[in-house]
Amino acid sequence: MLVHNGYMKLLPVLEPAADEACCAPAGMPALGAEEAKQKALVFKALADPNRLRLLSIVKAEASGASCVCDLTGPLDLGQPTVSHHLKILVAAGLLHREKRGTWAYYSLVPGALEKTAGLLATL
Amino acid sequence: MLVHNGYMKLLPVLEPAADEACCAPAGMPALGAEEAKQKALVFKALADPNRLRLLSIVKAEASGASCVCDLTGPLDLGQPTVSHHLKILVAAGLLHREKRGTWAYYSLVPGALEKTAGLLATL
DNA sequence: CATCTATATTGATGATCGTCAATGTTGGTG
DNA sequence: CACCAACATTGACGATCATCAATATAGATG
Repeated sequence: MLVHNGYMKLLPVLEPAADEACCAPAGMPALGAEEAKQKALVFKALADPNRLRLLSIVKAEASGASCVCDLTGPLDLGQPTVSHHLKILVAAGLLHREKRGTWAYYSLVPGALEKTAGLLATL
Repeated sequence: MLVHNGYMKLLPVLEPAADEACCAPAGMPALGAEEAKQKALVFKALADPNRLRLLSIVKAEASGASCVCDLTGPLDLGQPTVSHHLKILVAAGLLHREKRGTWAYYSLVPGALEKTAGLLATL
């Protein structure tokens, strides 16, 4: 195995010779495959404009909870589509669902956004 | 009994019928469509396990920069696929690309991860 | 009971995505 | 010049996704 890190960061194109310079040993990937898959799930839930807007509306709601009909109007989407997005956000652990009578109320899971932000720090 | 919106923020106004129930706001979307689309682009770049691992490896590199061949090994992916992922991360403003000789070095854009974490706080 | 209302589920469809094999491009070297 | 190595781009293919129309469920009401 040949190593090249930790040394060449300052010198530009010197590297006079001989051995190939690049490509470290390919040791551990620093972030496990399974761990990465898990974290990607949360970001996947955030990777849609309409879901971000849903989160935003729920977060802005003073009462802390919004029913589906509160969310169907502002977005230009049908009700089944909104329900679908909400399900994804709940599965990602970002929203909490509570059924009260005929209505379903969605609220932010406390600390979920902060925890998600933390995922970036501990990459 | 439907207790619904609590006491509905003391909405004044005309409201023709006795129809109470849900769905009050329907006004501002709290997060603009265009803004949401922009933010979603960044999260979309993070919504793949292999891209997260790429970021992790680049971040862990002591020199601060990794060439493509450093990244092709640890992940179980072909070189064109890695190049493709790197391009997406660069387009999202997360990675910076610098060509030195034959090699291409990728490094974290300073503050990019923190800024992304901030997107969640200002939803 | 029958009915209305709020929400969830299903099925289908067009779009986007992740991946690879093949090829193109660029820079270094003999 | 010819050749090779590192990386990028293209094109194709299967998988996943976002969306809607239609339908189903479940609670409230008459």
